[in-house]
Amino acid sequence: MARNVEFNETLAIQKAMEVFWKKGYNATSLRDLTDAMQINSSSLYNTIGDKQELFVRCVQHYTDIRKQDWDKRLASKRSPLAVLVDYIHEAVKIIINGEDSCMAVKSAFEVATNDERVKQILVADDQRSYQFLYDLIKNAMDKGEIRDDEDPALLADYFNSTWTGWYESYILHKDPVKIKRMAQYFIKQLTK
Amino acid sequence: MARNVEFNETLAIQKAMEVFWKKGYNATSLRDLTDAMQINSSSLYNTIGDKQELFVRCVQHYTDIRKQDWDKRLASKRSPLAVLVDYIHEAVKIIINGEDSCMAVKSAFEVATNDERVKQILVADDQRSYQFLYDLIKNAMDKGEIRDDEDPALLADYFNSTWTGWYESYILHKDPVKIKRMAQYFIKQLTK
DNA sequence: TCTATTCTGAAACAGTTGTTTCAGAATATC
DNA sequence: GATATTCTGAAACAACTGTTTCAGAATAGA
Repeated sequence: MARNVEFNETLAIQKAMEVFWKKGYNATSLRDLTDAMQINSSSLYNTIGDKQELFVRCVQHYTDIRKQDWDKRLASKRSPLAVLVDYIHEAVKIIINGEDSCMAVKSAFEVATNDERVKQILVADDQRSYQFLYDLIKNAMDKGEIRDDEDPALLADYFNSTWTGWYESYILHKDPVKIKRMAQYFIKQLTK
Repeated sequence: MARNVEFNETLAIQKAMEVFWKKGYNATSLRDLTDAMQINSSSLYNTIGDKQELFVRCVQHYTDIRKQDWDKRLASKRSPLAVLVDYIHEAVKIIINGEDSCMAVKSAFEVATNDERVKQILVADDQRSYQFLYDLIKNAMDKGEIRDDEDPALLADYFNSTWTGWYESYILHKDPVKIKRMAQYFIKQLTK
């Protein structure tokens, strides 16, 4: 009966996400967004909604990508400890080489306190991150790869919150060695 | 020869700091600030400067207060380990009972990447925090209060970045038990 | 091809932003 | 008390904010 939407919504969300990621929610203007997305604001409001709604979609998109990564790693046939150590090393790489910090962390501090929907998305993301760590730690314990004299739930919780501080440290000091040494200590705690 | 400034600058900075702390830099408007400070914007621009300058002064003020606390604790005559454990417990209390997260952490993620002066203030603050932890850990090791098979500099670095994640966790889950359990594990790592 | 429906672009919206202006009130020094 | 200087309050500033409007372009189904 009528015309179809002209732009690729997924691609537009991706572009918007990159801007929000870099600048944060409040420092990003609607013009910044429509420029990056290459669409008119009328199209944006017609299809996705207002700035808040767009941000929610972007955070959701960001956490969806993370989930895919965790699922892929959990499906690996390598030993739990190997997967865990590999994951830590890749996390360090991302912190050191990434242009911007983790969008989930930034959004937790800037937006989650004011926007319940964003908060819920981040809570779900954090729980998946926890579960990923818990599964690996628990399996590694059961296989005797790491010591099992500590509650795996506690370790997963503790480690899960550890990354955040590494991001802050790297923003302030831009010192890759610092991050690498902390990661090494992290691994050592598990294995020894 | 002429009139003096009418308002109490320290008090005004304190009030501005509270607003920035709660809302963040970008979400705070000049009106929000002048309302809280109870001064006219002309007075603000005459004495302190623009929004950025005011924010710099507020972050400086925030970190000054922290420095005072560390100095006081370091001057204590109690054992290093007792001071450290006490500090951790108070940090947990602040996370759990505080209305807002740490302003230094929030500002690191929101502002430090764009404002070199803010970044430098936070770097200095972080180094003092590190030094505080290092001194206590080193002294505790020398006194045989804690094991000394680990590099105190590494431990100080690691623990220094740990708090940040606790703030994020509390924003998302509002779970005091989670934070307390992590703090307990933290202390256990040192002492056992 | 016609047409009913939907999408798009450009412009406009009112409200807010950070900042400046300036007349007049206030006062430290003489 | 006079006066030269400085501070304050209210208003105004242009630029920008997020959002809406609407005429016309586009097209899926008849």
